[in-house]
Amino acid sequence: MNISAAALAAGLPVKTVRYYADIALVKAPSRTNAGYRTYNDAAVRKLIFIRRAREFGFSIEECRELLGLYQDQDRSSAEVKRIATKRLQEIEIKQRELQSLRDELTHLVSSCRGDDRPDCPIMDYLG
Amino acid sequence: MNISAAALAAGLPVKTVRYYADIALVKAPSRTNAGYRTYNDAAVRKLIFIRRAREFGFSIEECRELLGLYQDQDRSSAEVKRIATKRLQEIEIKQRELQSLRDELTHLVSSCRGDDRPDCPIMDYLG
DNA sequence: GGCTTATCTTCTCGTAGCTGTAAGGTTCGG
DNA sequence: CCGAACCTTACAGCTACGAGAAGATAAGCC
Repeated sequence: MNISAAALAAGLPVKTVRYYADIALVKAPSRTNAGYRTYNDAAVRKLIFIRRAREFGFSIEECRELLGLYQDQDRSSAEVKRIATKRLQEIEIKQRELQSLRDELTHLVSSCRGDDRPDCPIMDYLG
Repeated sequence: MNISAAALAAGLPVKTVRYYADIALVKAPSRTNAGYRTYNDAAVRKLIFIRRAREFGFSIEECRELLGLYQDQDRSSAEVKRIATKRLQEIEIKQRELQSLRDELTHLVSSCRGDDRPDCPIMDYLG
C-alpha cells in the first residue's frame, strides 16, 4: 500500500500521514527501492487509532503515549484512564469558559439594536 | 508613557503590545529621540479595547475591524452586531462539538475499570 | 561624574499541527 | 514511449504571541 492508499484507508490527508511519519508517530513500515513509503494493515490501524484520538482532542504527544499503550500488552487500564480523564477535565474547563463567554456575548448582542446608528452596547462594553 | 507603563495600564504583556505595534494594530503614537515607543491615554484605550475583544475570542483581524468601527463616528451598530453574532455562532458550534466529545469520553472513562489489567474500553474504541 | 541596574530597541527562533508549493524522480495506462 | 498521475524532499506559511540575544539608553544612587 503506498501512501495515498493508506491515507484513504485511514481517513487522513496524505500530508498528514507524511507528517506523522516525519515526527516518528507512525512511520511507514518499509520503503520501495525508489524510496516510496509502503504501509501495511497494522500501520493503517495505527493511523486510524491516531485519527480517532486526535478527534477527541488529544495532543500529538498524548497520541504518542496512547499509541504506546495501545501496543503494550502489559499496559494498565489505569494509565489509559488517567490520560482520558485529564482530557475530559480540559474539555469541561473549556466548556465553562465558552459558556461564560457565550452568556456575556449573548447579552450584549441581544441588547444591540443593529441598525444604522452608531450607538452600540457592544462597543460600549469593549471601549 | 513608555511601553511598560502602557502595557501595565492596558493589562497586557509588553511583548504583546510590541507585537500589536509591529502588525500595525495599535501603533505607538510617537517615539522618543532614542526610538522608544511613547503611548498616550488614547492609545492605551485602544489596547484595552483589543484586550477585551481578544478575551471574547475575536481574531486579530476581527479586532482590527472592530477597532476601526470603534473609532468610526459614522459606524452602524448593525455591522458591529454582525461581527459579534458571527463570533457567538462560532462559540455555539464549538460548544456543541465539545459537548458531544464530552458525552462520548465520559461514557468511555466511566466504563473503564482503571486497574492494572490491560482491558480497556477506551483502547477498544480507539483501535 | 561615574557606576550599576533596569528598560528599551531590533532580530531571530520556537511553539502545534498541519497545509501549500516547488523542483524533481517514478510508475502506470494507452 | 509519452504524458498524466503519483511519489519524494525541502522550505514557507498559518495564529498570536513568548523566549532570548545583543546592544543602546535611562534612571537611581553616591
